[in-house]
Amino acid sequence: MKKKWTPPAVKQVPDLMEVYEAMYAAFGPQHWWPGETPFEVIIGAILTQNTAWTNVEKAIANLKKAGVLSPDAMRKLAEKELAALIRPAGYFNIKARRIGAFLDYLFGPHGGDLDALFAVGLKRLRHELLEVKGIGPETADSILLYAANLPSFVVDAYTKRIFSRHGCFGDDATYHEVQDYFVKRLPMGVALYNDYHALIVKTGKDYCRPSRPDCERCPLINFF
DNA sequence: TGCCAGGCCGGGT
DNA sequence: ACCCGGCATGGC
Repeated sequence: MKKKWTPPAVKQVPDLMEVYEAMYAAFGPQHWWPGETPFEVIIGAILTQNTAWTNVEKAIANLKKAGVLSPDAMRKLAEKELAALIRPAGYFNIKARRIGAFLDYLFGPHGGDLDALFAVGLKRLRHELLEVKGIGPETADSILLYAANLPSFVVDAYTKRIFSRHGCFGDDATYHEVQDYFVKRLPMGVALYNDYHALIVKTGKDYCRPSRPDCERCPLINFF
């Protein structure tokens, strides 16, 4: 029986804007997403599924070097060629298929035009993205927020881990339940959602890994 | 060295 | 409706 780490008791319900201020004070603005174009953001969102960003960077560099980091160029690639280029990101066969599925969607209803895609609007675009095989809720929300600049709050493993460890919701909370927790307690806004998620990831990477959490130095420790 | 990383899908109970 | 294995590379 492995010894389990138990979270500290909840002291109070946190004011999520104060939580934001604390993370911001500790780390400053994060300037996400680390990608130069909306298409690069979308590809990065698929490539980073359950994968370290450093590995995604290598794959993105390969795509840039090959001159295929655009919808038209990437669509001309065979799936095998694409898989070879994105190999460093891991799961390369499945991710090549997922990128292909997104491109089929982009060039189907929307003629390959990202601006036309984004003009569809938040609610309908989110629904359509979730229909694409390989795009789940986090990837969809990342595309909406960081590529389309639409106010869709992104939930990831760090978001669940940090806030469930502090008893804000159960560790079995669904994606939608966690998202709702934040949306209900924060003013809606692209800039705030953008930096909030990025700061959660930064906080999680530094202080809330699954093993060896470092709660003593975490800037959020006093809020719960 | 084993564990982990900015998930998601499909098949089995 | 859950539960779980599979997917895969690179860094610490």
